[in-house]
Amino acid sequence: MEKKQEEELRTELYSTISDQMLIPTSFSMTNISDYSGMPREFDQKGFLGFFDVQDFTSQSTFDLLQTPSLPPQFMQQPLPSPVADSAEGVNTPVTPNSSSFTSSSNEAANDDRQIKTIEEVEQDQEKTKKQLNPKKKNHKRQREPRFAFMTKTEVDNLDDGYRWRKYGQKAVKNSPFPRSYYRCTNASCGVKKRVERSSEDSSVVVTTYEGTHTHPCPIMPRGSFGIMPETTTFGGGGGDGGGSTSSFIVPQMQHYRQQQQPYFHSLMTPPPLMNFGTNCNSSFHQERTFRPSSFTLVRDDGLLQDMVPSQMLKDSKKE
DNA sequence: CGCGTTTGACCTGCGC
DNA sequence: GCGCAGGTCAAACGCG
Repeated sequence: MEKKQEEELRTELYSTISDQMLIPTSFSMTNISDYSGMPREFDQKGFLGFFDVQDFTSQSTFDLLQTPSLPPQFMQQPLPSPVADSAEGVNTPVTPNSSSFTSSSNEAANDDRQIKTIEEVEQDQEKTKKQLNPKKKNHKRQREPRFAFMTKTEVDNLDDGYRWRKYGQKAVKNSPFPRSYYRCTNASCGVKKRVERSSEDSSVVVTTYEGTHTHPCPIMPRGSFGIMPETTTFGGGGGDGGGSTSSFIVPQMQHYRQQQQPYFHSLMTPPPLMNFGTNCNSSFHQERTFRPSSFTLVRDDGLLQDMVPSQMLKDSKKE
């Protein structure tokens, strides 16, 4: 019964993956002791890591974001795996199941992974929707692209440098924790974010951004990141990480589709304690901040460039 | 007084 | 059409 519901939910979620996956200009974290949430899927052909989380429920968001398709080290505290991919037969989830990934070394596994382009994903979604909701209208109300991530932190409302005004709070079904709704206080900026705690792990906060800021960050960085060396605490294998306020920048990827797709998995092995700087003008720092540098494994001659299409980087520099 | 939060009411989309 | 749940509004309130 419950499983069936979960399955259905998952199916629904898989089917809602957007064709526009957008990452907010930047965001930061305060007192984060861990970072457990990152893109669910990055592969060579399709950047599927960040999800359009429209219509997600708290539970589902949580599940999706901790998808086992991420490298094992991604999760410091492995959470129960999502229900078996029984929905696969129906809608072919974008993400391969965990076993296919963990059965071999990360890289090898990655190579073996099922790869889908956004277009393929869309086709799957179409199929899925037709199968699941044959009567359903095909068009959905257009919404701002969304991007969700999870953080393991005691702080609900992460400091990302922008100013937010809370405009609502709602109880979430099947969750003891309410969901808070925030809007950017800048009048001309319609960015919103939702913050909620995972019902499964109360230490995990799921933050969902919707839209992109149309203005510079009102709060300047506290030193960090502009000067953050590549080898900073960002991973440093358990370094002593220390700052209480931190941030990291995510490349502003707009209209990802049709762009060179990045190779991003394994990029974000969560450090014991993140210590990012704060900077809202991501265009300048995006590479450095997101770079896995200290994050294990990946050198920048790989992922970041792959992750951020060159075209995009050019664009961002123009601005 | 300005700004942000709280909270109940209301709106909207969706499934049955 | 109805009910449910998510999302938003806006008045009241609190705080510096």
